[in-house]
Amino acid sequence: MELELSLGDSPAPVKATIAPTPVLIPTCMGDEEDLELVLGVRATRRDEQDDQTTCTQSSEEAMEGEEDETRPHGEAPVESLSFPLFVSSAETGSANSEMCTRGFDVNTRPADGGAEAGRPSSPSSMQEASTRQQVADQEAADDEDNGGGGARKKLRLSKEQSSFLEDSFKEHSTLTPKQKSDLANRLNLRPRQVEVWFQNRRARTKLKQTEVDCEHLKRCCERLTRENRRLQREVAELRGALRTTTSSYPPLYGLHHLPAAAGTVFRVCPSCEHSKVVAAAASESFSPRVFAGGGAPAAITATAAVPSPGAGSPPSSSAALFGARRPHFGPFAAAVIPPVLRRQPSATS
DNA sequence: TTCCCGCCCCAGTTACATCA
DNA sequence: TTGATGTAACTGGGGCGGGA
Repeated sequence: MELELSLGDSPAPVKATIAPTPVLIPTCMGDEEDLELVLGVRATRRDEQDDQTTCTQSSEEAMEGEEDETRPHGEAPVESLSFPLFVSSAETGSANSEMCTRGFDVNTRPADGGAEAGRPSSPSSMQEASTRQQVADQEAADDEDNGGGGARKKLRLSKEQSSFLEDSFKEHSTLTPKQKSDLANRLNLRPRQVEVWFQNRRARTKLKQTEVDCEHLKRCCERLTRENRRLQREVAELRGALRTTTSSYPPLYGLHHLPAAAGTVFRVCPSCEHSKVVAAAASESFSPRVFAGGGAPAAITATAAVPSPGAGSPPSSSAALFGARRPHFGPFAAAVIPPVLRRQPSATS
């Protein structure tokens, strides 16, 4: 299964297959916080249509839906729902009763069926066109009955309708025409209502995911800020320690600006004067021979001999330091950091 | 290949119902 | 009564597929 998370601003619809079951995105916040979110946005719509009905079938279903309009509202109870089969008859037994108690006849598919119910994807006959015209006329008449002033009614879906739509959304975040018509028939809603519900549901899911992502980024930012402050404190401490030790040790070129970790070895390239920090064995300890002068390896001598950066001028050249012969000790020379400069293992890390 | 049409989705918005 | 909130419904723009 594939899922491509989009936070919007996607220039083009992102195709992605969707898990048949709710996808749980463990958004780790770092603080033992596991957020659970059902995702289903941008599931492949057209890919799912490979097994859907043809346009002719859709038309037939539309016609069938129009036939359904003639039946009383109670003849398509929620009990007859079979998709997505999450709602048992017992659970939905109160659907109609709640409809009655809430008095939301407005939620049931109107007798005209609405224009959406009869909107075939490919009109194929004059009879169908005629039917659609009748539907449109009836809807227009109903609009006038509703006040005609353009005041749209706010329909509230019943608990059972919403839960069934939710279950369907978990199965498929997008609808094929067949699924839409099936849901509309079984929930006694207009296909347009089902379509709008899924659109709004996808928008809500996306909004929630955006909020979760924003919170995650905020926590990451706070964590990085704390880490940055801690590292800056360490740098300040190391610089202070370095200043206190420069009186007893010759200055190490390039070390004043570098925090040293435990067991760290600075390798200084004598030619380009670039320093490089490499990890050294933890057991490696400060060796007095580094600054002891006689007997010290040439590389260490050269490193210790370079002036401090505060002097404003890097070592003039190896030739100046060693005469005409440039000492050969490889591309980099190693200087072991004295123990006093070594950074203590951080308690936080 | 191009154009047109129908369909669908999305982002944004509006308007209504509900609740504190 | 009123403001906040949730959400159904609408609008406009754009992408995609199919047919002429």
